[in-house]
Amino acid sequence: MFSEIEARWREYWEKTGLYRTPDEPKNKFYLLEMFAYPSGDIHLGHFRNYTIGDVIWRYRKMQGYDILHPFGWDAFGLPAEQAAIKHKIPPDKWTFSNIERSRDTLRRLSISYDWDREIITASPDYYRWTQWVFLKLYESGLVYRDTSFVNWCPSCKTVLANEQVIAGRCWRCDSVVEKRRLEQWFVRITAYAERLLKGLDKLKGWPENIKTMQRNWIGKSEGTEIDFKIEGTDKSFSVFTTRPDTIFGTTFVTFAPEQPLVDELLPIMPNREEVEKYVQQALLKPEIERSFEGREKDGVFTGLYAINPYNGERVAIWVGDYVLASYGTGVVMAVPAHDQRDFEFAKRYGLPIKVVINPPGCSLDPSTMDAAYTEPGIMTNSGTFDGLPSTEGIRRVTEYGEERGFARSKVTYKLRDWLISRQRYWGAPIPVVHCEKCGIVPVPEDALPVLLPPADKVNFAPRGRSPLEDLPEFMDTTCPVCGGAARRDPDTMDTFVCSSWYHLRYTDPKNEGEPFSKRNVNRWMPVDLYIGGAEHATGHLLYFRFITKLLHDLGYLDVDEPAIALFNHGMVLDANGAVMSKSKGNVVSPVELIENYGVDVARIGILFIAPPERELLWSSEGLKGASRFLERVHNFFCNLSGNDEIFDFDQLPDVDKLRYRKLHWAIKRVKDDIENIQFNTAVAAMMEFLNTLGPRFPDDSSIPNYIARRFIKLLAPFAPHLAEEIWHRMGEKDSIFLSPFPDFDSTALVAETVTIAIQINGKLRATIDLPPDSDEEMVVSSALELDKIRKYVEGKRIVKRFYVKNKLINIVVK
RNA sequence: GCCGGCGUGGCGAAACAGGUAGACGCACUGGACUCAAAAUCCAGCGGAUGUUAAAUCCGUGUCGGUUCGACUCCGACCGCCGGCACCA
Repeated sequence: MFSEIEARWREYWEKTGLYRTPDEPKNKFYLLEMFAYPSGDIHLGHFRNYTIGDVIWRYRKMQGYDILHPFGWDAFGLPAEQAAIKHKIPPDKWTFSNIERSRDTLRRLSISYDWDREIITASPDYYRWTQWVFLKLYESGLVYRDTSFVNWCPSCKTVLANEQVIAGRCWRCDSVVEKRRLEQWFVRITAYAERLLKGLDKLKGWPENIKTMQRNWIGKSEGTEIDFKIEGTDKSFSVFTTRPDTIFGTTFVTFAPEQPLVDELLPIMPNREEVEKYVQQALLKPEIERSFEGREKDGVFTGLYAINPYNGERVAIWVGDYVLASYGTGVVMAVPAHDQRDFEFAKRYGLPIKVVINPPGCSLDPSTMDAAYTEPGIMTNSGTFDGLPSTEGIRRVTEYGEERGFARSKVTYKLRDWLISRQRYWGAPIPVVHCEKCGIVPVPEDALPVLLPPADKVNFAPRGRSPLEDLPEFMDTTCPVCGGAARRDPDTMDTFVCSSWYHLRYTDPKNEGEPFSKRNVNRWMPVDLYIGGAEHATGHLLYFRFITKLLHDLGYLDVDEPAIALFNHGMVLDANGAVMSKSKGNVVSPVELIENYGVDVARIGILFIAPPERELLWSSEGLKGASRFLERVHNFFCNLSGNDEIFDFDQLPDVDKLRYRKLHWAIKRVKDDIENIQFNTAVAAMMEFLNTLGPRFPDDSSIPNYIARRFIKLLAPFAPHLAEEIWHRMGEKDSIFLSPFPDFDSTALVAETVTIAIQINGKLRATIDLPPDSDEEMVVSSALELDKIRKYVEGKRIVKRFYVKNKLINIVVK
């Protein structure tokens, strides 16, 4: 029944350019939903996400905002290559046909995107500027090549960033991630660690849990770095510790197997062979196995000793794979008495345990300890520091070492640099060339884009190196500096680079001379509301903030945080709470919903079933309610016509006074709920209002048009097609979204009577209707007139009374 | 283990600056309309006791506490979900 209505208005809105972004915004609002990876078609999770955004757009539009509401496609990525391998479809064909299909679906859903601003990260006019972002990073000294142990997915046959390793497994295919020593491109996001951390405090509109996740991910830790000399050599190393107060308890030090010094020291190690064997073995173990907590810690003694600079003691140097190479210095001072990991290690290998912190009022005996004592206490066995509280010792020990030049305060972060190269075809090529004479040379800006070669010559079968490497027509080039023969970089960029700046491109999507003009970017940025899933908390949302800060620092835009407010919608699961996936066969397509029920019903259904931030167990049962509601709305209002009645409230008949009040009460609730993104209760408020009108629109009303026009506007953000239809049947010529959202009459919210609860000793015994703001005496005396109240009070003494105006009275009797 | 979040009818959920628990909807039950069904409309719908009534008692994961009054605040615990996970 609604399909004809929906088609009419969908076309009308597109034809009249309702969604077009104003060129000169006066009252700007940048509304952004995370763009989509085009894998097949839009699914129910997308539908929920984009419907939430669409409600906001329609509401803000009716409030007169000038809105930028763009959409695009995160179009590079591995699945396109997998499709190429599996189905012999080229990645570009696969991707672009998915985009066609998904865009078509979004249009059928009438989501209010300005399609003139669509961007596709896999198109050369976009990735040209992704390469430009790379060059800016390069020029800023934030890109470097490094040979180190990196995350390697054996199934995708490519390296991964830390953020793409979920509990030791690949984010895409769930394979256990391995370590490989490779030369790769890194972006120094760690240079922005402090600012990324501090910036979170400004983001008042971000959910606390996302900010906490980012804080933990950045993992700032303040401590001390202490230098140790290696006995019998001129070499030294540093350790990082947050507990310098325990330095006198150091009985050995442990190196991570990957620590570069281990290799260097091998030739002089008395236990060289054992160490070599151990290191080799450790490197073979996947991270997930090594990092399993509770696993017995193992290691090997090198035969070398280091000198504790604080007391000159010799401490054994061990290598152990419980030490992380990539955190701190890759070496720890082991204080078994006061660190649980060191304690376990010492117990296993019979290493000495020396107590240097005693709990207040008692002293520990190493021989009877069955766990490390990690709490603060009083320093002991620590030379001149004895008797000092350990919390103060932290500062004093550091100062002592600083004065003597072998220690310093140090801040360490868990955040690692961002590994951005990928050994894949379907991504933005890294714009550098390797020249034998000149080394690494960035491609000049005016030579961008470095285009991907056509897919027809490419062998996509993963072989652990980029497919581009085997294409001489791509690889062979000339050096931009010396003009001699050179080779291109065969790797492509992590797709998170593409999505780290797309919000900026939307402000100026067709600019051919620059990624975006200053004028346009500053006109729209920052994003006023960013909507998406929480799964991007420590990936995309971190890169997105980082690149915005970088481009701000380089003067390309004014703001240094991309989005002032963030909303995370919940996931859509099936009725049993399982994730919808093709392999489980439980996927519900929005297309099937709109074909069976219509867009408006599907929207109301998905918005009403659960609050937007919560996860949603999908069941089409709930759609019946939505469908009945909209049909009632249609039947109520489809035959009304005409303009607002002019009336004097006091002259209205009582029934209409009541309807007037209820209407304004509904307006207030819907308005408040939209602003708080609580669409489920907004829909409930509209249903409730409709219920108060009765089974059909009351024919005794003297203000039918007044009611109808306002109610329809309340409904418009939620069921736009139906609202537009009724609006036009009421004789309007322009879109309902060009008309203002109704304001509520606050005087109408004051009811003629209020229901007051009467409690005796805190238990509800009766209710009574009284005029609003009645005083306490009046309420009590009216209450005592009631038989059911009198029976509780008779023969007793009223000890106390608590009166909450217009709500309740509690009479305490004894 | 640490950090978040959440536990409310048969189901999805409302209400929390402490103040009538269960709005709104689904399902269900009864009734009206109908030859009948569907649709629609009306009524009921947390549990227990109860002469189907009146009424009373119990109820927001569990156990305690604060309070005239607790789903809401505090303490301990149990369960589920998400994030981090040997970070020195």
